[in-house]
This record gives sequence, structure tokens and C-alpha cells, in this order.
Amino acid sequence: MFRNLNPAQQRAVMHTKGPLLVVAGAGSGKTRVITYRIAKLINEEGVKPYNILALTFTNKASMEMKQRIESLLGQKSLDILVSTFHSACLRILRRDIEKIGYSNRFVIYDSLDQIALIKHCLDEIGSPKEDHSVKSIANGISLLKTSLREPMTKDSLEFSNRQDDIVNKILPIYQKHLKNNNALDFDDILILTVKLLLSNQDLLAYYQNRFHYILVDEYQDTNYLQYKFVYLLAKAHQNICVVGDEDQSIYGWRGANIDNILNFEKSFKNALVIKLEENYRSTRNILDASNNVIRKNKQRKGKTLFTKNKRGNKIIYYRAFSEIEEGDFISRTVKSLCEKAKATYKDIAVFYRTNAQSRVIEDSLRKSGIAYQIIGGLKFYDRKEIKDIIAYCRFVVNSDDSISFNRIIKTNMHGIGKVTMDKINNFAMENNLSPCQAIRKIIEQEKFSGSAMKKLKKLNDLLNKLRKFAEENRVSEFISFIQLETGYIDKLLRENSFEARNRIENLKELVTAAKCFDENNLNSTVNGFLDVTSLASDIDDFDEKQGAVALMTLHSSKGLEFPMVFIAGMEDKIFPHVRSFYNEDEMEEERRLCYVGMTRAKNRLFLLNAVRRKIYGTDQENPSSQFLNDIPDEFMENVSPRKQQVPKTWKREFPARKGKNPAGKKVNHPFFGDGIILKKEGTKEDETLVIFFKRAGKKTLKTKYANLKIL
DNA sequence: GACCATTTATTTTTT
DNA sequence: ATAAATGGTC
Repeated sequence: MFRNLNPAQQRAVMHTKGPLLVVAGAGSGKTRVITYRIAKLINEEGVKPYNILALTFTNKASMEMKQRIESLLGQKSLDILVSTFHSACLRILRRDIEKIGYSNRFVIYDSLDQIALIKHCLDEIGSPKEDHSVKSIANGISLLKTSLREPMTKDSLEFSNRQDDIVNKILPIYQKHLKNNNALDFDDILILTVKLLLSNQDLLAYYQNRFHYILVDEYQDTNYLQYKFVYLLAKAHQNICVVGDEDQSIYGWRGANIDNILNFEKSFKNALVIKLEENYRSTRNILDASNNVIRKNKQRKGKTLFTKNKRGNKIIYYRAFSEIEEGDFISRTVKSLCEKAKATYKDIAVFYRTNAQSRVIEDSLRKSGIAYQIIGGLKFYDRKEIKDIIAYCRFVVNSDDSISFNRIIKTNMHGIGKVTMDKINNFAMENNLSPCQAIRKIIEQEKFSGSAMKKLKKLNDLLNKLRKFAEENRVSEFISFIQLETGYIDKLLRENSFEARNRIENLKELVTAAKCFDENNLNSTVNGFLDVTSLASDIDDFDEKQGAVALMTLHSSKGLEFPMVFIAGMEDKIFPHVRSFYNEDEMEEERRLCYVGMTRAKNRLFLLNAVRRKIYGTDQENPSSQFLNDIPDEFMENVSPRKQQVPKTWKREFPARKGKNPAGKKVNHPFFGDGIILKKEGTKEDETLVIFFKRAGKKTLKTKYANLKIL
């Protein structure tokens, strides 16, 4: 059975007892090792499938793993729990969250709900919103929560009491509101699970005993909480196998902790480390070029992949004049690949650094009549119309959920506006009531004047009607009922625009998804459906069987492979992204991202960029990506229209004139916009400028990198 | 409360 | 360029 494994893979499969770290390079047969190892546990060691837990990050990865295991083991495999971290934790919480003082009817707030809640918090403390970007606060909150260490052992979540920054100030208020709304954000799902296990030894023992063998995929992307969760479960039996590759860690900005994999041997004593360094995916040219790129990083355990595959074609480098021409090159090449290299659309993928880049490429593909499929971007469950309907669902399940209630009001279908809404919210806050209780009270006491009262009563009746219907019908029927009964569909029909019709299609799709859920779950509940929708993402249903070129960000490409890959926008400031230039760790992460992108390609790789490109409406000229400089000529062929000089370093459009004080000069920065120089510090290489930007405020920048234009 | 004009902020985002 | 959020008027 294990003949078709190489020696390293065999060792990984055979080591079934005790901690094991498999450092699996790109395309080194990682999935094969995982599935064979599970097969060995069950077929040869007599381990019950029920005692095995396999953790992944995405639903797609877990579905794929399920399929691979099933094709190897058949029926037996169905009892293995193959799940994402979040859905595994969610199961645990739904069962036992009451043990730590929460109701198990909690709802899950996604990133958009989180933003709405943070805005509410900012209002509450009277902090002017323009001082801070809500998104960056959300990011800060998540980073703080996922790296949280001590508070989990305490009774309440206590966070750093430093009041000097907005994140620390907002966090306790934010947590208070989550609790009041009986809602958890994504991070809470992990935090509270760990907290639950820490505070209930019996429960912990139960799960330790249940999951005697644990396997974690993409271990390099775990954050502190996920590490803690795995550590707790595996602590007793130590049968923990993690698979990962530090060179493919690209979610550091979301709190993924690369140290988890770098320090695995410290966390689990006597761990065996096996490196899988033979690549079965890419041609030698592609692999060698990728190795040259990743070699520059310092934060590595260090490994060099090799392959017995043939050398293959050289990587193609094309420097276009504009982003439009870059797109046209892709279209042209896709066509010729399909004609000459007998490729089909589904063999081809285009990666880019930011979602905004996809539009130009789409335009070009569409013009050329090439079918394409975009992965990522606006998620299905993030669409306005979907969120609106889901808000009704949530509120029916959990009437403490003020975010959903606010959303229902904002659908503008109940004739209740900002004034009435504020009154309700204030009344609720003053009397410490949930919005639902507040309405009931207001109606009882006839608190408002005629028309507002009437509308409120009507809304209350509607909500009661929905509640009743939900109890007596299946989820899909309920979703359909909401769409009709609230007048949501009617309103869209009346609009009669292209956009409205599109929204109606999406709402139908939602009903279909619910039907699917009903069919798969005999006792389907609204709450169960909400859990699925909360944890769903778009890459989950990416189907490579469709005959279409796949377009996605480099981040989304992780874990996938394609015979032919284009990476567009390989320019400094685009990729590596401008925000990484001031931080070495972030620059290393960009480099890993480049490595991930390149190693997706099996046969052909095309690296593209443009001399000029329109960004946010203005033209920008960027030198080609510094990562390209690390690919030796022997692996890459330049087919650009004209030999073009590729500046090795950034153009210094603002040379520091000797002795002259630049203070007071007006300058323009490509990212921060217009500003005025306040003062100069340091000299030569270390020279920095303190600049006040109209939009971005005071910034300190290195002259060398800032790429300023004098105005 | 609806509508239009103005302002603002735009990395990546497995869950 | 562009979409979303905010602000002002009717």
C-alpha cells in the first residue's frame, strides 16, 4: 500500500505515535501523506475513525480532505471528524457554552457586523469617527484578541488596560456589546472554546479522550488561539501531527503566528521532524526560480526543494506599457496556449496582489471572448440583500441582536427612520433592554406619537409572525417567507433595474442554499443554517471543472495548482505591496506570497508588469518588482516589446539637497497624497522626513523610499 | 423619510 | 475611478 511513497513520506506515514511535524514544501505530496497516515491508523493500528480529528482552515480544504480519505477508506472514513477550526469549535460551544455563562442561542457576527458594532462603540464614547479607520480598529481588535494569553483563564475577558490607543479603549466596550447582543465574533469562537476547555477539566478530558489522534493542516497559518486549542487537546496523548511550511505563511497580518511552526519542537517534546523536499508539481525551471526567490528570507527553518521533473519551458517575463496592455497580453497568450499547447481554460489561472487589479484583466478577457471565473472579491453572504434577509433570521433566533435589528430597520421598509430608531435605541440603553424588549415596552406604554407608534406596532406584528412561522416550517420555507412577507422582493421588483434583478437572483440562490441545507439535515434549524452561512466563504465552491480561466488574489491561490499561471502586476509598490516597504517582516511575508504564487504553476509561468498603471485614478510609474531581480536569467526569458531599462532601485525624485532645509516644501506621496514637509532628520541613507499629509496626518518617512514628488 | 450632492478612503481576508 | 458613507434639503 505504501510503495508509491518516497522514503520521507513513508517515515511520516509510519510515525503514528507521538508528536510529528511534517515540513511539507510546495507540491511535495502533503495530502497524500495525510490521507495515507489516516489509512494506516485505521487499517493497521486499529484506531477507531471516531477518535480521529483533522483540522483545516477552509471548508474547501476540509471537503477535499474528506473526499480523499473516503476514496481511500470508503465508508469507514465517515466517522472521522474532518473540520475547520472554527466549525469544530462552534460544535463544542453549541453543546456546552452555557457552562461559561453564555446562551447557546448566540449568533455569529461576521466582519461586516463587527464593523457596524465598532461604529456603534465609537458613537458611544463620542469619539470622532474621522480620527480612526474603523477597519483598522477591527483589525487591531482581532490581532489583540487572537494573541490574547492570560485573560482566558480569568472569569471575564480582561484586556490590556492601556488607555493610550483607541483599540484598547474600544475593546472592553466592544466585548460588552457582543455579550449583551448574545453574539460572538470569529475570534470569540476560538477564545471561548479555549476558555471553556480550560475551565472545565471534565469536558477537556472528554475531548482529549475522544480525539486521540489529531492532525492539523497548514499549521504555519495557525494563530495563538488555534495553537492553544490543539495543544490542550493533544496534551494528554501527544498524538499530534501537524503539516505545514513556513515558506507559505502568508497570513501573519491576520495574527497567524509563524513561531507556532518554527517552535513546534519546543511545544511538543521529542517531536519528530520530517522534511518533504521532493516536489512533484512543477518543472525544474519553475521550482529553481522559486527557490531563488524564497532563499532571501531570514525567518526559515531552511530547506531546498528539488524535483525529478523535466526542466520545461523558461518562465516568461513581459513588461507591458500599461495595465491594459498587460491584460491584453494575458488574453493573447491564453488564446495561443489553447491553440498551440492544447490547453483548456480550466488549466489556466491569473493571480494578482489586490482585488482592484482584476477589473482590467476581466475587461480584456471578456473582450476576447474568454470565459473566466473570479474567486473571492465580494462574498455571496456579504451582499447587501443576503445580509438583510439573514438579519431577519438572526433576529428571530436571538432577539438580543441589536446589530441585526438595526439592519432590519435600515432596510427602509418599515417607515421607521433615524429619529425613531435613535429613540428606540436610547430607550433601550437607558432601561438596559434589548431592542426587542424595548419595542414591546414602548408599545405597551404607548410611548410614541401616532404614526411612529402605528409603524412600530406593524413591525412588531411582522416579527411575531416571522417567529411563529419559523417554528412551524423548514428553513428554506422560512427564508422564502421572509423575502415575501417583508415586501423585500416586491420592492426590488418595483425598482425593475438590472441591479435589482441581480439581487432577486441572489435571493433565490439563498433559498436554494437553504433547501440544500434542509435536505442534508433532517432536523434543520434556523440556527444551524446561520452557522453554516456564517462560516462559509467563496473559495469553498470554486469548481475547477468549469471551463473557465480562474482569476484570484495570490492569497486565495494557496493550496491550489494549475498547469499554467500568470502573475500580473509584478511591480514594486503593487507587489511587494507599498505597505510592506517599511517593515522587514512584512516584506518577508510578501516574498513568501510570491513563492506561493510561483509554486502553484505546474508547467508554464508568466510574470507580468506594466511601466505605467492607473491607480485610484492617477497614473503611477513603478519599477519592476524586486522579486524579479532574484530570478536568474537562466530560468527566465524576457519577451517584452522593447528592451526596457529596469531600475534596480527606487527613483529618487526628491534628492536631499546638501545642507538645504526642505521644511515647508509641498510634496506629493503616491499613497498618502499631498502634504507639507515639517522637518528633516538624520543624514544620507538614514535621512527621514516628517511630513504632514492632508489626508493621512503626520507621517515619518525615509527619504530613500518615500518616492516623493515636489509640487 | 427620501433624495441628491459632497466627501472620503480605498491590501491581502481561510473563519 | 469608484463605491460607500455622510450631510443637507425638501
